[in-house]
Amino acid sequence: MPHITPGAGAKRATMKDVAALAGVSPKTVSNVLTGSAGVREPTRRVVEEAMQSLGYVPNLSARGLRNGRTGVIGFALPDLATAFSATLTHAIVQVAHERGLAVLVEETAADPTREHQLVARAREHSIDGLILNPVRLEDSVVEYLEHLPPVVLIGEVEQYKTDRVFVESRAAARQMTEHLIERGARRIAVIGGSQGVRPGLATSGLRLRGYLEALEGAGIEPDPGLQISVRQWTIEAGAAAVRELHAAGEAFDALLCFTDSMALGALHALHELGLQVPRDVLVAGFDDVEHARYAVPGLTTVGFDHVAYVTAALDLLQRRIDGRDLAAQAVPVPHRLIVRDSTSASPAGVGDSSRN
Amino acid sequence: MPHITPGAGAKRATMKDVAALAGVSPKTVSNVLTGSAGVREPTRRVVEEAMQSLGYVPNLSARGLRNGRTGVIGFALPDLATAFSATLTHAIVQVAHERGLAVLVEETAADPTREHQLVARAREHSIDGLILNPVRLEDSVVEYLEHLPPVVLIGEVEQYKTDRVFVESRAAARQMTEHLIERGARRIAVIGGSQGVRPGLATSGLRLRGYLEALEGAGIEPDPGLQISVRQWTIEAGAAAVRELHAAGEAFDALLCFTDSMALGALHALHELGLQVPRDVLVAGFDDVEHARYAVPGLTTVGFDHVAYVTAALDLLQRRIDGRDLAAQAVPVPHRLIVRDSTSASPAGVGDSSRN
DNA sequence: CTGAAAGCGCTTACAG
DNA sequence: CTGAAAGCGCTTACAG
Repeated sequence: MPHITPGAGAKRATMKDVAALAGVSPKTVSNVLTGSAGVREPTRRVVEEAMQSLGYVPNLSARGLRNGRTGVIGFALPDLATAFSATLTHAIVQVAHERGLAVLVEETAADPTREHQLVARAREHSIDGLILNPVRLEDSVVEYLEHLPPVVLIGEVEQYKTDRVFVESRAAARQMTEHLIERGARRIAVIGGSQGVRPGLATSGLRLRGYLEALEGAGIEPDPGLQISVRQWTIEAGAAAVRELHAAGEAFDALLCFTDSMALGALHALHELGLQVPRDVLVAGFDDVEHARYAVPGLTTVGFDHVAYVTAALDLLQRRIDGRDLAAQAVPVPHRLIVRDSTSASPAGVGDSSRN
Repeated sequence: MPHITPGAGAKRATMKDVAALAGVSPKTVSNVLTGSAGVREPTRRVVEEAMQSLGYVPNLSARGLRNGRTGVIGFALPDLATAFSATLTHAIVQVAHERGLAVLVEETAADPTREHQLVARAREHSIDGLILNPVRLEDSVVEYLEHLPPVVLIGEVEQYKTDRVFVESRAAARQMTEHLIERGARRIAVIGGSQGVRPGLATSGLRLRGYLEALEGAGIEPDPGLQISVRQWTIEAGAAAVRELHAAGEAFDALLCFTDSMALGALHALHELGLQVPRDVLVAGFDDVEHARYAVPGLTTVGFDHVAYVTAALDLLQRRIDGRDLAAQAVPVPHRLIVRDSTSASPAGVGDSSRN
């Protein structure tokens, strides 16, 4: 049974109290705690016993005020409700915890000004640094980075002033599209490009480029009617995109979805329409969230090591916190195609096949 | 373009700087910020302009040190990777943000001592309070609650010393089981009870009781072979439970899963086994995560308002932070059956039907 | 409605 | 290796 701190009524013990009980100065207690200076073994023991018996817990606000570090980092994602967000949050909390850091989560998609606010006000919550997955590139905080607290970006941001961790989205999309073509698909719809995004700038642009490159390599003419824009990368948007495609009477035999969430929504909508995967349509996603493996049918996707991903981000952030003048670094995390049942056959296709 | 705080090199402006520029005392700046005392309109304007031009951002560590509040709450769940966790985290961050609070997330399942640590050390991270979904009831922190920082529990904990928010799990499980029976199911397997849990104590015990009550009400003899224990409430565990049931040769025509995640895993495993839902087997879950609606087929589940749930928890926590001597309150959040395709037909059942 | 003083609990120089 | 002093940036009494 672990020791529990004194209750609400009891006044909380301070370093001074510990020092008094141990018969040393507060500085020595501090030394025992931080290990910043050597403390002789007997002294250390006495101090530790005093801390035990008083239930002493250091006050992070005081420490933070004094030395400017709180041991808390911010983690900001567009939408915390997605499976991918859950996967990443789970991973970062684990890794941060091993390093004695706590994680403050934030969500940016709900409010267009939220990214700015977060970075601008990061220090308000006494955050040592921020790991951010930016969504609004054009007017993103990244443009002001020289003025900002330590920030590491995660995702495919073509911008070189900031530390960042990314997956080779363009290559991955190209490889996945090639896989679909190899399986016999010819009319591959792509779900997730967002209107107004300059190709190549953000993740969706890069993935779109990879898709187009693969089509070109196979001599397939791209069809704008097969490029479905969405507002958010949600399950719902994936389902809606399939219904839209179907309502428009577009012929298609495969779906390349820019996230697993959208792919899961697509699987549901296809099922509702009475279409079978992979018999009629192949479906592929991105991210390899746990739900992908357990989709019906299992979802082919682009996978990467989520723990490695957040570990790289945290490494960069800690490096940046310690030394602000280092050159920005961009760390790629390896990806691989994970082929499951959703692309395990040649598709018959749906819609007007004379257009194939 | 929002104002951005001065960079790392530039020294951060303090209240004192603002006061100097505005020609007032620091106290007046503080008053403008907190609204604790009336400030005349012209004075306020001058101060606000000074804050603007200096890019002033209050230092929460200092504020926290001074008045004991940081505006940060802890949110601790067993497993952040689940869909339900994502749903709740999304909701609490939204609601907390509206109230000017930030959320520090924690995960407890990885380490049996983590719940204790969290509560015991809550103040270390300068958290004003903690919202906790406890998993280890017997030796849970709740037993020491008189000594603890403000804590609100979420989930079905039969314990009356702490504020808590809950769903009527027993009634919900009974209603869902009745629904399955009404649809024609007779051999209903239940997935999610954990070994060694005293019935009625924790969520799984309550749900098991509700299930048994419904069987009894319908005159169906419970079969221990249909009660599958799992270690964690994950997708994987749901899939494994179905495979286990199948390998054991148990006849069953419905699955009552204690979470949607497990139900999603079950749907996948049934599909792998070539079984159709709802034609062969009915499947029901709990929680109504977004994935449930978009499952293949859409998953019947127990739904409740997730925002209302976390709002109630936050209300209780804020009340508790403000006044520690109040009597503990237990707030039920209404639930309802959400019937989707996974229970939309009478099941044929699988396995040795002579046992039905 | 506003100001000058004190102190929240730590840690960083500075001495010994 | 340890101590006494000062101060991080706020806000709470206490005066005016």
